[in-house]
Amino acid sequence: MSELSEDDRAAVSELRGAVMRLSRRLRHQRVDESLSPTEMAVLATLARCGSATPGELARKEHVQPPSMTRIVAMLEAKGLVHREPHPEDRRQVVVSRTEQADAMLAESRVKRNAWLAQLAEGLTDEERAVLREAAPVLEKLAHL
Amino acid sequence: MSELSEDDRAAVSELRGAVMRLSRRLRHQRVDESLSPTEMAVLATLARCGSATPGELARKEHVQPPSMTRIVAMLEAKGLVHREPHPEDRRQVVVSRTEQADAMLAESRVKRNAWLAQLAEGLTDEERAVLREAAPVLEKLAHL
DNA sequence: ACTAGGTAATGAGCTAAGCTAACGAACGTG
DNA sequence: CACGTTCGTTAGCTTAGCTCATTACCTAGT
Repeated sequence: MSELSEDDRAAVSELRGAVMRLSRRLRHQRVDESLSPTEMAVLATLARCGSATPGELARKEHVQPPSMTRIVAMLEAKGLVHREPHPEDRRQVVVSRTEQADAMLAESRVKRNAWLAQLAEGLTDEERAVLREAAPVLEKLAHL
Repeated sequence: MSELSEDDRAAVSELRGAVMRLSRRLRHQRVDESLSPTEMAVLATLARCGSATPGELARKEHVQPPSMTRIVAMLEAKGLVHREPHPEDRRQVVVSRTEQADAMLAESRVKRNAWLAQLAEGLTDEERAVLREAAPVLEKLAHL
């Protein structure tokens, strides 16, 4: 809420570059071969929220509604998600995950941990502590 | 170095989601309309290093060489970069930025600061401090 | 009750930005 | 001096988002 320091500007500039590069690597080194990072993110959101409409998901993932329609269609085709009409508003659709999705999320968590263990070997304990603190802040930033 | 704690796993999982969403927003809310984030990043790298070959740039940006060829071609077409034969190895090409690129970088820094000021209003001083610390770590992570 | 306007999801078509495979020119080494 | 290697590039493909247009449905005003 106060003025940005010169350090802040430099840091966020660095942040910008790092986030772009890191996202490219994450996109490439995906944990589960058959699922795009965004599809994965949608499943994670559904794991947090239980169920949601495509519009809500689009807003949460910062994607346009038509894109979310495609993503949900993909997930449904893969049997990971399940669409049913909204009880009160028949325009809307309620998306929720299947048991297969839960199994997939659990399995993928195992794989991801293996990959993370390997990646985190290059960081010191202090650096990991920094990231642990930074994660929620980045989350907040992404939703601002 | 040491074993990953449960907190670490949760944090990096959160990190993954945040980085993906944030990168999407960065890609969209670009500071300079006519330049993609990656082109911007290449110019920034050239600002740090002075000049480099396409191969070096590709490695630094974690992009395949053909992609870098396209990016450099774009930048050259826009008059922001300038290719000349390597003095000793005639296979290689040396890429360096033009005065126009320097002007553009300066101008874009102003715009970016305005955008950042607005974005950072939603964060507390503590959160900004966390990000300031986290930026170099993410940079390191991106290059691991 | 009916119509006007707004909102949700979707369909169609486009674009951006990466990738791989294949190639030609230039280098260095047995 | 010929052979494999490295560098940049070309060609063509894929993915994952976007916009614009459409359809179905809800809601408020008359």
